[in-house]
Amino acid sequence: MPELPEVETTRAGLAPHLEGRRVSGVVLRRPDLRWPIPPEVPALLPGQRILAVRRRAKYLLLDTAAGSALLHLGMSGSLRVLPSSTPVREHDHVDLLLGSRRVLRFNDPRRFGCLLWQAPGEVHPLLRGLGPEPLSDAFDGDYLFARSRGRRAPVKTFLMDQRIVVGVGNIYAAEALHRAGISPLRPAGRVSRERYRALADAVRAILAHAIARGGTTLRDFLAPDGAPGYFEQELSAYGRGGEPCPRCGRPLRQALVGQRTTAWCGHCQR
DNA sequence: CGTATTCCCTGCACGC
DNA sequence: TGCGTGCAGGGAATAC
Repeated sequence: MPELPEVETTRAGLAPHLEGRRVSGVVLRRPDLRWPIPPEVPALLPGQRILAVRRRAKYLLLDTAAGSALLHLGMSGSLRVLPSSTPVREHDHVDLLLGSRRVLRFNDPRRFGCLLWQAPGEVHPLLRGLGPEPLSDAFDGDYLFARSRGRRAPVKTFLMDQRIVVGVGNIYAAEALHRAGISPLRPAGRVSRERYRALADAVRAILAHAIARGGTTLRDFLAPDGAPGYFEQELSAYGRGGEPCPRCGRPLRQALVGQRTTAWCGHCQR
């Protein structure tokens, strides 16, 4: 499932194939993704040169002079640059044709993803109000401390709120809290500045590490499939309820926090 | 405004 | 073997 590191990996993998290339056509096989694909995509994109491939939060932007294609992979989406002759498979919803030899193909079984349009000089409503990038200078413990004052929601819910910081989903929230020794249940407003510094450092370290590992799958980006393998092996808390805590050996607890399954160590995380 | 809940969708792991 | 059930996930929409 694409988390921020996978989206960043996708961006880095696509950029050399797309930047400078002209979109020669658009094929819509299933326009009803999470939202309908707006008419601007087939109307304005053909003939445009892709100037840059950018990422904001978990969104990808393909910039052209006429506007930007805005893509989200949802939780099951994938983007691949393939030879034009590649047979269409189930859930291949959209193709951006890149001349006669290559195609950018969007596959998304669950259709939680989207393909939208952002006019030049505008910021799409979905991108307004987003918090800072977790790997930028704007994100640190002092920032989290300031934003959390007076909040009673669990710190895990707070950390997963994209208005606070983008790109931290259920997996990385659980991992970062375990690493920082903070209980996911603790009200966000009752975490000290010092501990928020540890949490911000943990978020940053885990995401940077995952991106570095995702980078290893860049090479076979054109291959039929390259599922990133860093996931299961290196996780300390996520999905490990009942298993021993990697730090103290006591069994990890598991419960719903903000409607999300959450595992944590009742001893190491306070 | 902050918080809690529901829903979207499909594939897969279950248990019977 | 085949069926039904429940869960997973990001995040918008809705309801307080």
